[in-house]
Amino acid sequence: MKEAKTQVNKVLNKLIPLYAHVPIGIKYVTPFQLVVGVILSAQCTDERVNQVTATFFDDFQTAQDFAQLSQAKLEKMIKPTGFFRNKAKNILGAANMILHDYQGVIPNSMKELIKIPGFGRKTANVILARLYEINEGVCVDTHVMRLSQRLRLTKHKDPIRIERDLMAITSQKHWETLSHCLIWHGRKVCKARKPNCTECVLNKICPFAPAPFAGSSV
DNA sequence: CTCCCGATAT
DNA sequence: ATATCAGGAG
Repeated sequence: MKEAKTQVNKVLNKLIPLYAHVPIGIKYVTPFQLVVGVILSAQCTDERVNQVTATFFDDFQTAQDFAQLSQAKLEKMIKPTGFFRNKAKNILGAANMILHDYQGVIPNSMKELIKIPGFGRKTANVILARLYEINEGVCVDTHVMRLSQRLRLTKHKDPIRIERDLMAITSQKHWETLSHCLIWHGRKVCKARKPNCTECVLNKICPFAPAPFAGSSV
């Protein structure tokens, strides 16, 4: 716990200068387009999500716009992002629920957001932080999970416990920054398959870094 | 735990 | 061939 706090402070000091001013990867204009982008981003790169959404975001902007689509047509539109049946069903379900239960306004609490089909804590955290500047938790995606384990910010493997650990060792104002930085660093440097420890600014404090670096020799 | 799933890197 | 990508539901 104490060690993890010290560690996460070092991590933030190193990563904030690199990534704090980098915008989020998912491109969107309207609030519901962010909802669509986040749903599509499950197990799919932001790059591909943007490539796909660019083909129809001009024509579809609000929950009302998307609610008018048929399941089949929406599936075709989003197919390259994978899981296209589930994602299409979730987008239509979300559009209809927001339209009918929330008067077209996306809810601003975790409690309400996770009632929406396809919304777990990670998705809800992104929506809350981006649309309302509310931080009820830390976004834990595949990158945050991997880097948290490599840097020993947690000893757990499941997203819920990892989120709880990250919330415990950082102040709330840093929650969004932490996940944002870990995600970008995970993409660019601390990659799942071939981590570039040689050029990593964390290699001296990272237990996962191989022999030449300080991390592994502790 | 398994399943959903296409596209890319290794 | 296999692992991976801003996950969530059953």
